[in-house]
Amino acid sequence: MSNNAPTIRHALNVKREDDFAKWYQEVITAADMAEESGVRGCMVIKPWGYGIWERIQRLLDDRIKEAGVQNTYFPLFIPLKNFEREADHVDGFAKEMAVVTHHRLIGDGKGGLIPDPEAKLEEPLVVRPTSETIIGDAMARWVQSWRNLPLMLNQWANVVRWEMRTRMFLRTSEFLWQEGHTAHATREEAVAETHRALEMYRACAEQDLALPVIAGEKPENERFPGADETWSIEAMMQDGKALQAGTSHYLGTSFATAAGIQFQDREGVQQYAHTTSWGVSTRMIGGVIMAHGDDDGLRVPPRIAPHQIVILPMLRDKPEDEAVLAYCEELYASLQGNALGEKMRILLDKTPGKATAKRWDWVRKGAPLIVEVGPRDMENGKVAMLRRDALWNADNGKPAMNFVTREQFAADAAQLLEDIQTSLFEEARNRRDANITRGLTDWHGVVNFFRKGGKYPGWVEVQWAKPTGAALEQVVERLKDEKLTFRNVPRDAAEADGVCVFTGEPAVERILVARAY
RNA sequence: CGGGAAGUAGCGCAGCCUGGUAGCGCAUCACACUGGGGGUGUGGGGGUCGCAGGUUCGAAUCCUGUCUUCCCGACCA
Repeated sequence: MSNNAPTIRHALNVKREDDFAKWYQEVITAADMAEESGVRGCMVIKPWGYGIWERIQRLLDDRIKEAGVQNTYFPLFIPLKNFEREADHVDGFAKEMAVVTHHRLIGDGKGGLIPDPEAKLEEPLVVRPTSETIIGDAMARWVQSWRNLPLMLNQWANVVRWEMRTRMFLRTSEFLWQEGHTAHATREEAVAETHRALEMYRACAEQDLALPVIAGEKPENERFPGADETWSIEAMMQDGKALQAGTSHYLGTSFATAAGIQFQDREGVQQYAHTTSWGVSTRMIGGVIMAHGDDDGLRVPPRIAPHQIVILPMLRDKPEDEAVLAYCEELYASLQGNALGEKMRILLDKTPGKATAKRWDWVRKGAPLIVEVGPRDMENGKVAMLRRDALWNADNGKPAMNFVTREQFAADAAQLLEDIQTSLFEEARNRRDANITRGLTDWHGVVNFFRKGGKYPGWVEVQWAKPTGAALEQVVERLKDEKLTFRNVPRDAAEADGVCVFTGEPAVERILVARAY
């Protein structure tokens, strides 16, 4: 009768539009992904959060190996002097490194423990913030001839950066990541590898995480300490802010010079290698939350969901339970095919508890397909199925249950998962595309756009003259006053054809400006 | 690291000003009633009040220090 939308009782207590930061925290708690550890800036990653990370790891690791990169493991501790060799690198990391200075504790006489002054290390050890320097050392030993190149290594590791302000998954003192390090004979090969890694990240983000990204080069002021070129993939969150979701650096010969990575070329001439490094971290999970989450919790893209289909038998502690369970077991057995190129991951959740309560737990966790089976479903040969990406029936404000036969569900399941993967990606891509503004031609227009752009203004793509040095710093300061940052120069942006919004000079390229995490 | 706020049961909070031995909601457990969708009732369990020191006959409460978290900055591959 009326046009009033029915009231939906959402599974979270906080809505995105009311308090995005609080909502983000709530999703992590409600989806049981991670919790604070009591150690400053460090989190405990719980099974559901870690399961998502394991999926990302596996899919990305396959891509890394496909490119001929080999996995290794280097030490957590790096001698302090390694950092002193590359000046820019020192400047970049010195302020945020954890340092080990002692190797033994003794009692303080009051029941406590203190570092034993007698056990002070001759040379302090740094807990790695990244491993360029120690891997560079190894490369210097391993590379002698042009025949040893390219040398392409990767490691899955934890690193520590003593950040002033932390947020779970987005910026933690300790985080998990993958760092690729390669050495090449020529600049061309190293730059090509930098771009290969960047495109690998784009594919991983878009195909696996359903996270649309813009791949491009960072301006000089945003470069990795010591790098000649830094490239990134940037994702848009639902509040319009940008999240750098992966980086790839062309390091030139500066790290090779610092570490002594030299080889004899075909003519017998000693040359420095050209190196690259590239990484993505558990931060990507923060991106998945802020790109795909909704007011009912997380929505995990099927490709990275630890469980893609969760079967919830409606058990009542009665004799009929056995038959319902058997019916679910048969359903489980009939779902052993492939989806998205892999065996489907199904959980038959037999844990005690009411199916409805468990349903909301799985909604908050974001399992892509939730299937409920009760005695009447069994009698009718059916199942009740919920798509997490289309949870609500807008007409009655209730969960949008689909009742289909068990056989039909088994036949459709793989396609449904692929549809969900696609729909999450398209929803995020459409939102991103709708929130990138182009055509602002002067600084005043940019400032106004962000000041008056409402709650979530999104990004702007502007043309600029690419100033360097002090001139760039001035521009960066102007951005900073508006809480804005440069994101990157998109690889596939149009050619510049106007004037620089900062200086009015002829523009040379287009660059993204946004608020960022 | 600067400014602000906070830490009391798994989660969310009250109590603190005015010191007297700990409470509410949700969750949890047991039982009963329910039974096509976040059910109801009754009863129970769970807290050295972040930690350390101090004042006091007595501290969740007052004082000092410290750790942690959140918000706003600064910082930040």
